[in-house]
Amino acid sequence: MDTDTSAVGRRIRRLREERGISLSELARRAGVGKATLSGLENGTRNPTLETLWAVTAQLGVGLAAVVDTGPVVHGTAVQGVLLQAFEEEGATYELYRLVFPAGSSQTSPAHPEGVTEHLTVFAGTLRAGPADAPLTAGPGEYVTWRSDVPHTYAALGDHDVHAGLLIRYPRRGGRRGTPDGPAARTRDPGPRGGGAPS
Amino acid sequence: MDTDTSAVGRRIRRLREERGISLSELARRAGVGKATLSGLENGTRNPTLETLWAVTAQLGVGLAAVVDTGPVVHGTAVQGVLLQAFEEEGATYELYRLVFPAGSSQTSPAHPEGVTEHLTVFAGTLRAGPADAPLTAGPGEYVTWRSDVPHTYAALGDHDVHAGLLIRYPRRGGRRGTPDGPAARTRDPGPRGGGAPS
DNA sequence: GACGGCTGTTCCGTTTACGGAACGACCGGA
DNA sequence: TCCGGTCGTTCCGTAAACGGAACAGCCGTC
Repeated sequence: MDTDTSAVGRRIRRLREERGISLSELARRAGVGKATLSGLENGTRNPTLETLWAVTAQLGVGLAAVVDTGPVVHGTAVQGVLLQAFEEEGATYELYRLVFPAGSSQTSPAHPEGVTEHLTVFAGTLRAGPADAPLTAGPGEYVTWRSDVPHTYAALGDHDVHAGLLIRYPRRGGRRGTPDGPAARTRDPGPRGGGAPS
Repeated sequence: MDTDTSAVGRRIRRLREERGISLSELARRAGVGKATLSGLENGTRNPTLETLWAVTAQLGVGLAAVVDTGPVVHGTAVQGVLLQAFEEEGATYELYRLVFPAGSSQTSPAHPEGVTEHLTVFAGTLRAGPADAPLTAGPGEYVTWRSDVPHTYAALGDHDVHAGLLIRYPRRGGRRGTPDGPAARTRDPGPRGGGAPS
């Protein structure tokens, strides 16, 4: 992935030109100096979060659209990218996209009380869930489990498994909702995901 | 959405604490000053792109994971945010987070052949799917339908509905996978979602 | 050809984000 | 109790990102 700021500048310049507005005009609308925007687009500055926010907002895109989503290696088998983290009614959610190499498997330790995982398989066949009671899911299927116990992931077929994983972290001390349910289930999952892949 | 830098700081602090590493340690690994990281996490500074990059890289997440995604208003009722778009084996996926105000409803026109939608409800109760055969989903439940026909969304309960929506656009001319199935189904969804919310 | 208006870049003084060091607080171990 | 080791915050001089203004270049118009 791209670590330098010039990639961000190029994307911003592209977005601006696609919209047919001039550098001066965008700087005026965003309330930043032309010098700032010029330097930003040319990669000769190291912009501030506020500057980036002002500019991207005027371009009608989120900040996430111009920065790189870093590939992140989780655990021993999984490759994961954290797409988004957001907060919601007393809980924090993290949304990952995961790729399990064909034939790989991995076990993750228990997570804090109340954390749940919520996994959707896009491609391949995955066996995942509590280490003592994993479930199998094929393309489009869905598995949920409470991850306050050790849990495993295993790519069953002969090709890579692609999946989306939503992890739900209840706010500390909160413990609202999520009445105790089965350790794992498919096809009628609660809204909670939990337990990080690594 | 959140325009201020303190939200970014909170997410970074959370990610750091989840990984069980101290502020000092993360600052050391990321090669930034402790003062910088402290101010960043507490929202008292306006961090630089380089600083953010150094920190998030050490946390194993992309920058996009900690910044706010741009507000994207979809349709008449829904508020949607495009979290991520990615390509995969001959199809393009778009992942949205949606909020339907309580009691709202909306109908969207048909999308191109082969487009499917894949929706997970986080909170509230939503009735969604093809206009002539919508299905109901509560928290944690899951609905999929082919969206090459007009389709509707309606927030049934008395509170807002939060949902994640994955839309799958087959590559033009591709049409691989997705043998014809029912127009809509729950709890045994195919990997395809389809049809944009707006 | 001089003009006003526009483009994007460069100069420059002010503001501020930066890292290093110092700080108080906390926690085992001797 | 007094360390040595952490923890996170605050202080402070330096480096640099900031906005405003000045700049060169390029068009149409008069």
